[in-house]
Amino acid sequence: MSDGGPPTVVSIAERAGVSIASVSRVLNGVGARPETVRRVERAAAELGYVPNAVAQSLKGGRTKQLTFAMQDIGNPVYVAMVRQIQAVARAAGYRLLLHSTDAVIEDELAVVRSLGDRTSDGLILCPIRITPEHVEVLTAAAGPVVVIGSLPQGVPVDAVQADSVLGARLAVTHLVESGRRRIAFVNGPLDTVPGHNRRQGYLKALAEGGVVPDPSLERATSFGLGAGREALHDLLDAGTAPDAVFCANDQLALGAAQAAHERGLRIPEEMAVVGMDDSDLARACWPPLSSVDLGSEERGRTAARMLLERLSDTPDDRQDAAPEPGGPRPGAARRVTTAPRLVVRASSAAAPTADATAARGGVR
Amino acid sequence: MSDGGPPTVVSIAERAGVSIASVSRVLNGVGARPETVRRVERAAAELGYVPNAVAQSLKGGRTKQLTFAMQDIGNPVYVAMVRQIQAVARAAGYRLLLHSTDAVIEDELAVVRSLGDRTSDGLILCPIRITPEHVEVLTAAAGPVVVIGSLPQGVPVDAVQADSVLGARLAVTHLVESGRRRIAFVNGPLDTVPGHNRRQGYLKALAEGGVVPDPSLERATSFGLGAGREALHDLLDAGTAPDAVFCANDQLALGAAQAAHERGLRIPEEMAVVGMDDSDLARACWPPLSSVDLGSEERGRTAARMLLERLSDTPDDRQDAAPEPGGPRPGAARRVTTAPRLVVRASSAAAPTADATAARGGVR
DNA sequence: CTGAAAGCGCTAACAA
DNA sequence: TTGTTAGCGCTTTCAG
Repeated sequence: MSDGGPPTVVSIAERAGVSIASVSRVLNGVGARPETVRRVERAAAELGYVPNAVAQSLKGGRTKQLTFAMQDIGNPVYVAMVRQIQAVARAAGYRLLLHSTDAVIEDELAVVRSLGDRTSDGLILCPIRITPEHVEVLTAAAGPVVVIGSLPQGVPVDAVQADSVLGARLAVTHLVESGRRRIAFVNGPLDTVPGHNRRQGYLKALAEGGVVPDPSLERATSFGLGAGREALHDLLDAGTAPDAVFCANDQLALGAAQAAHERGLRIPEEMAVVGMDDSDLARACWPPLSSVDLGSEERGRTAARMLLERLSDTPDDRQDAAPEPGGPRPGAARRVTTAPRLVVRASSAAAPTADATAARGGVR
Repeated sequence: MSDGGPPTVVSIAERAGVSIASVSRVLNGVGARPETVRRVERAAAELGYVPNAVAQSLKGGRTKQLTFAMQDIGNPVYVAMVRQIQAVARAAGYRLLLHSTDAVIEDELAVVRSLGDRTSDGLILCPIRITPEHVEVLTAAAGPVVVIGSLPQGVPVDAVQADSVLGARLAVTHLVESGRRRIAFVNGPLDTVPGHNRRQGYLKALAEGGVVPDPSLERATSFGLGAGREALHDLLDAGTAPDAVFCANDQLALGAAQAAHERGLRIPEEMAVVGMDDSDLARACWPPLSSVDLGSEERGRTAARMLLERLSDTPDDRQDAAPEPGGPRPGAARRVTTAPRLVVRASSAAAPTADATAARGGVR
């Protein structure tokens, strides 16, 4: 009997009157007599056969699935990455598995470990912090991993990172050069890699521009949307009188811009605003937000490609003399850095000295 | 020999000096002698064993994976859904597979068909159009599907839909009641379900408010960001002199708001703007955008829950007298509709007759 | 309580 | 060219 569940090679073989091996061959385009091909294809079509990918995976050792793990898909930066990764993956015949870790360290580690369950062939991980455990787990990963973010030298894992020090420097230098002097900095948590680096860039640019840094102009909170608004209100309430605010990402910048609007401050005349990431938000808001493109899309694309390369480097079997299971044995770990690019828009266009004589700031 | 690849039940069995059956039992918490448990657990730990999920799936017939397919993860509405779905899925021990179909019909259909490859246990599909092929494919789906969107009565598939007719009506009624009379409508494509329905709501609200509809105030383009800006510029260039614009989603609305700003029109005094979806964008921009919450998050959550219910209804085997393979046999297809909710913010707060005497529109 | 063995659906030797 | 058969790693009878 054949029925009782979805069609399989067996049902097709019965119906076509051939062996399951012939079915498999025909289905995989291996040589067969035309007559056999015809009968198998016919039977498969009639039965509405779809190969069981799980069985194929068990046999082949590859699932044709990739995993992308980040903290929160709500952040536009990750959305941009997901898009690129998904595009690259699908073009190579891979599906994409998504993991939101909510920045819970334990979840991040679990995702790396879960490479061992062979559910996906490789992992793109976007951690916001790198702990010693991260290094440990990444080093022992059961399959190829590409990290989007900074990684210490020793770790034998590919990484694609943004140069956010330079990025922040570009933004702040731009503000200094357009005559701003009291440049506030609304940052995310300082104990994160991006938080730390962006601050370095900020300070460096101030130094280069001959502006004495004023600690009271700095705020470190979270990377979320509401934080920017609160931070700028706080800065204004504290009487720090900034004439510009540089924010560690676009979400913070939009929040800051809102606060400025609420205080009746004109952007950019009385308050210039510059964000980071150059997400869709920057283009969509008013006035359009100057921002530093840190190459989120490029990093996503590159990470996906690097991962696929690793996967094709590992032919099929893993029983040869590999010192450790999985991992990027062939060739040392690569470190790629994408170049930041400042995008100046209306939110920082005008010079502050013009003192409000400028028109409505129309752009069209 | 045991080595040559990742640890398996066999390697553990060898090391612990028991049979693979005992290993499996211990690992699954089935009864065993304390001594056996100890030895197996020790061996597993020493080997760093992680069960092969693919093999488990092949055996059990379930992958513990769910698929979510929408057109473009770049749209904030889908991001909101993904978040909810992911949360519900992970809580139930399921992983989430993501598919961007780019609104290509053929891809959408392929995703439904690919349920047959047993890669995921169920599918949440967010189609923007329903063609006869959709109906056909959905009816013959190899596993449970929940559609987010409208579905004809006959189709034996669960669906969670928004009441966008009512939603649009709420928005436009709000504009009429605040004294607007020349209410433009920037819509997406008319041959999509959302496009069609939102227009119905728009027209209905006008009729109820005693406003004669002016076809020259309508624009149907795409749902993308740039389209809204162009559409409003176009409306203004055409001399249609709208005093408000209702947009079929927030992205369009932000575009329209930009155009208004570019023309030096004050929002809301000279031009009220209302969007739809109440995405993060609405809260993030300036002035904050009035919008209709169509319950994207709720729909995502509900869809995920319904799918999980279907999955638990199907015990484990599928060889009983099911007329068709898979599909929602137990219990008829359900149709759930989420209620829309108008969120009034600054972009439509002031009355038009006040004629610009209002302050800067500060909110704080 | 434990071990031997069957089998999930598929691919790939190996023979014929 | 085709069929037979042996697994991929796991769970689950079925005996012992």
